[in-house]
Amino acid sequence: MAREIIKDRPLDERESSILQAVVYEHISTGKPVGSRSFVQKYSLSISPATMRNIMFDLERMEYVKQPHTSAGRIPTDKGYRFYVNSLLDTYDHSMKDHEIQVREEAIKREVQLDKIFSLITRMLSTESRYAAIMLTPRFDYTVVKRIVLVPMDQSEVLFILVTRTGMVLTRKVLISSTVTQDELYDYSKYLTGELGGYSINDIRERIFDRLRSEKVQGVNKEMALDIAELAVAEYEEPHLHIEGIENLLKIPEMVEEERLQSLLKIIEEKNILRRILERALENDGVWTLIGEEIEDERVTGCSMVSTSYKIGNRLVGAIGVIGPTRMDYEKVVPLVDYTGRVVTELLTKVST
Amino acid sequence: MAREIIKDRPLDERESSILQAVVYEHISTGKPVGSRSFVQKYSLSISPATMRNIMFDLERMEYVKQPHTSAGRIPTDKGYRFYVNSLLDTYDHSMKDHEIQVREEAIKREVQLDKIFSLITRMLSTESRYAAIMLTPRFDYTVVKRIVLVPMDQSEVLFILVTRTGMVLTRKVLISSTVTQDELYDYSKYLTGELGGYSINDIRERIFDRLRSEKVQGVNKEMALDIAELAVAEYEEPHLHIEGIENLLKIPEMVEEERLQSLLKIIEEKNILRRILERALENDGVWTLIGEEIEDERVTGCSMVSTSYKIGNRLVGAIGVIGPTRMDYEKVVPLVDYTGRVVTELLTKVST
DNA sequence: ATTAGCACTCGGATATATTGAGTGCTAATA
DNA sequence: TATTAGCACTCAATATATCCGAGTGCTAAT
Repeated sequence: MAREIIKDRPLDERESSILQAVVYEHISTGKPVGSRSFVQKYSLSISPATMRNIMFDLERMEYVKQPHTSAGRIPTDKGYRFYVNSLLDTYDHSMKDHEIQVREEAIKREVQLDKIFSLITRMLSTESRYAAIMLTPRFDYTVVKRIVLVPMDQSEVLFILVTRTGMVLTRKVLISSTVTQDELYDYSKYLTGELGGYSINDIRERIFDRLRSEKVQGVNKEMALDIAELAVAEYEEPHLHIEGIENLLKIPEMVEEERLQSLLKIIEEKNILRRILERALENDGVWTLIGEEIEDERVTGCSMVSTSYKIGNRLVGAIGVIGPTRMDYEKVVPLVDYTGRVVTELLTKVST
Repeated sequence: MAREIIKDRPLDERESSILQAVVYEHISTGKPVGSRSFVQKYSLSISPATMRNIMFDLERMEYVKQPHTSAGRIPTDKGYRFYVNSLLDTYDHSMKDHEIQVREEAIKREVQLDKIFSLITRMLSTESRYAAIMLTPRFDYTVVKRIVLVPMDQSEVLFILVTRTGMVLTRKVLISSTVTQDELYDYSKYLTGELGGYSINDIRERIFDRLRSEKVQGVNKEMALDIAELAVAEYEEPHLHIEGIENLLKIPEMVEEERLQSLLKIIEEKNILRRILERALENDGVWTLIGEEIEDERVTGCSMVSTSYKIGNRLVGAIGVIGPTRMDYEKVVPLVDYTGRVVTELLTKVST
């Protein structure tokens, strides 16, 4: 006996605030919200019967539903969506550093990008109490500040790239003929001079050709260019970090049989998350996906809050939180927003 | 009505092989082993009754127990211990590379130690189908091959240390007065000349004092030494990697309420594992801890198989697998052993 | 020493009551 | 017309009873 669905109409003031309260209540308790206990708990001035009438209307508009006939209401995806949207409407985008204490010292001291990303992802998971995910950037648009070549042994050279933001990328390059330390030092100067200030993408696509056709005195620029070209050839693939799965294990509803399968799928097939996060890359600002809005049949009962981050003003990566549909959006949305800004800042600000 | 416990005595041939078979059977199926179905399944030449008599004896010696009165037997920790010991007795310590296919190419190409450790831990978890843990070494006994200083900006220098095994450690050092690139290059040569061939520990404890008292012409060795001393001051703390928790979620008995708590504790309080792995550092070779042998009341129903690894012939770190007491020791023990050897080799072998 | 036979045990599955927080509907009320 | 009190009804969750079968220990025969 399916309930009759009525056409959508704008919610009036009272309906709207009750819907928000119901969603909030369900997020807090995890249990269906019933009319009597609800009006009692919040000492509302309406009777349970009125409450039921409103609930009934909300149900016909598919904002809430009953898990079974004689139970209270739980929000549908549409209900959560309404709730989140009203959050976003009123949400103050200015950072609230004092509230969200991110320990940034550790990050500031670190120079290895991978470690920084691990650290940030871990922080985000700790802070949110859900699982955090991060899609690391491809470094095509990072601007080079300095390049250094260091001998490893006869056939290997260590290629070190310092970015303008003070990050370091290292890579081992095989060489065919031996070179001395001093020669490498000269190469380093040459490469820094010619490539400094350009992005890796520029270098890969345009600079090499030009340089090869130029004449330079005194330096075996061929070899230097060979090494550099090899090193930047196919830079670090974007990589997906996941942290804080253990947090999800603490949420009762995630541990229930079917959900656990969903969870396992998420963890094991990182590509699912990767694909979703890549879509986050298309938009600036916080992006929420609630329940079925994650259009992947393998993932059920989950929501995602994510945002993209930039190098300069180019979107290069995304970071977010994944958790149960019943997620504390009120906390998570600003947190993700803030974290994205921090990452952008880290990757963008030029070290003096 | 507790069963009477009889004094320990050596098991005879038949008892021994039956006990091993029972443990093996339980590891495979996860269910209590009953007399009738057992003799049937393996077409044994003894009757269920005889089987029962033997089981009865084994139970009185506490090798097996009944989860409840009218059930088959499951191994006790002591039973598992017996099983694992006989495995270890007969186990051939020569590596079986062809069986255990570890994809080492990725590792060979990597130069960043942290990434290598992540990779190895991930491999071990994938291969074992349980969770893998690794305690990274403190690099006190790593031998330095080369030191390079690279300018970052006015107040920062990048300190790069290449080890004799071809690994790279990087660290940012704050400096008070500016230096030119060429000066840093001279420092690099000086430091490489003086510190190359020594271990970080040697450098920290002995070399600096000597060098400071020496006279050197032409180089502002004070500043070079200051930078180096800061950089090696307190090198990377040992860090605990965990990978493959998702594998444990696939094991039914680990997901049951109480065990899940245990699992959460393990993941969250990394110090538990750290402490245990540090004990593994005391011994050479594979070390197994079965059930209660892990003397931590927060961890129940788990076993650990671990081994230490070396730099040269000094034990510096440990790596292992954690899983349910009912673990496939036959597979895991050689795998962990092998992995430990690979790591030792990686950290020890001198790059040409 | 081994085995067949037998009475007994008890966890797990299945069926059956009990409870209580929830509902929708109707009629009375402000 | 919107709200509320009252009431019969629903159904998940819990508790209780019953049955089944794979397991046991023990005893007597081989």
